[in-house]
Amino acid sequence: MSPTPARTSRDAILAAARTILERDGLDAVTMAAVAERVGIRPPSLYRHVRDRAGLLVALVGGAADELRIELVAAAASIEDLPGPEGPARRVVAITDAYRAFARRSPRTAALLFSDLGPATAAIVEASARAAAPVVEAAAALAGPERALSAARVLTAFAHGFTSMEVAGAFRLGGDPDEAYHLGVATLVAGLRTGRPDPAVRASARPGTR
Amino acid sequence: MSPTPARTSRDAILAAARTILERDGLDAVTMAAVAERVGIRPPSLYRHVRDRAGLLVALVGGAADELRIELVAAAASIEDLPGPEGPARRVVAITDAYRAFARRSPRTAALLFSDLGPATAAIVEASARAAAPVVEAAAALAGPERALSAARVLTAFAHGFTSMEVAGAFRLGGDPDEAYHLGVATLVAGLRTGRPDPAVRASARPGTR
DNA sequence: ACCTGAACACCGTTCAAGT
DNA sequence: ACCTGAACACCGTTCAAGT
Repeated sequence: MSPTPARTSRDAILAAARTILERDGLDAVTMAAVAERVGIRPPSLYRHVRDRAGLLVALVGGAADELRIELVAAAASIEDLPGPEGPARRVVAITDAYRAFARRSPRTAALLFSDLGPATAAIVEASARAAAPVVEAAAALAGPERALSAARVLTAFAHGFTSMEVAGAFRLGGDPDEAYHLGVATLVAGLRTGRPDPAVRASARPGTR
Repeated sequence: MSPTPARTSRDAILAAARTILERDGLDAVTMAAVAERVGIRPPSLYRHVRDRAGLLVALVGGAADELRIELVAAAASIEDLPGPEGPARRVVAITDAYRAFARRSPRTAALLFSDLGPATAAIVEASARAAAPVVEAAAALAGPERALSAARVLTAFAHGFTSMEVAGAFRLGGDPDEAYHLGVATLVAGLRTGRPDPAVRASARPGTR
């Protein structure tokens, strides 16, 4: 007759799901596996999450918030400097933090920009929150006009690189670290100084002002 | 008594799967849906592919080969020029071709560097084949020593950008085309001229010579 | 108020049986 | 030689029933 207290929590469920995701992959994140890990039966999960897709979206959303905090911390760890030096270092710190996150939670990171079906919108929203510090740093680096484009370029590189890394795409030898820092340094230097080489720009396809 | 001729083919199966993938997403690529589309029953599929994972791997592998052909064609469409101008334009042509492919087959492109379980190795191999023209062009642009890193940087950017685009990550307004070409132009200009800014490089974490 | 067993539809896969 | 129906294990999900 007495109302029974909850035997688990939404947070515990999300944590369990994330552990399974990182350890065994997305297919292993079944309702049965998650339920067992938190000590309840599968049907009870539906009291805490709408369905499996909702669970995954919440998982990725939580990870995005966690990432945002780490990116903000990385940006804050760089002292302000006069001239363009500060923003450049800040961007490097942010991209390094992104990569650190992706290496710690590779499968979660791979889901940050993935098509998870109809519920994808919520993930995109969470990712946008996480991208805020990137846009801020990009604005300081490349100027307010190019801030959005610069942030997209930096995010695309960091995300693309780490997701390739996670998929095991770098097996031809060489040093992935070197490639990552080459990319970041090239982008930071180019986005800072302003216009890229006009000859190259001219060969981009027309109609893209 | 007479041996019955095959009612379908592996190619037809892969094409059917790809159509469903692009139209309705990965979850919709069920054995039942593919079988129905080629006019057989689900169990018969197992005569042509090992299992669902094998089907997906073959699908992505075929797409990677198709992509490779388009990248080679894009590279060949740029005439040789003396000096660094030729390689730069070639790299732009290749990255444009990659983006065109990703826009035509967004969900397939998203799978090119994805973790599809134990069979992922085959996908990575196919992607490596597709990356060959990129490495070649990167070598001409950045020199043989930095060819591999430069190719990784360019591929990471192109893949990361298009996968974000596919996921609908660019909703803050602005022009994605502009951002894409800004990224490509920045990378091409920076990778061509050689060393990125030393001050920025110095802030990369140590031990990555 | 929260959890569960039972049940349903669906999916991937196997295999003996059909032609 | 290729295809199929029947069957199995598993999965996501619902819901009436339990405490």
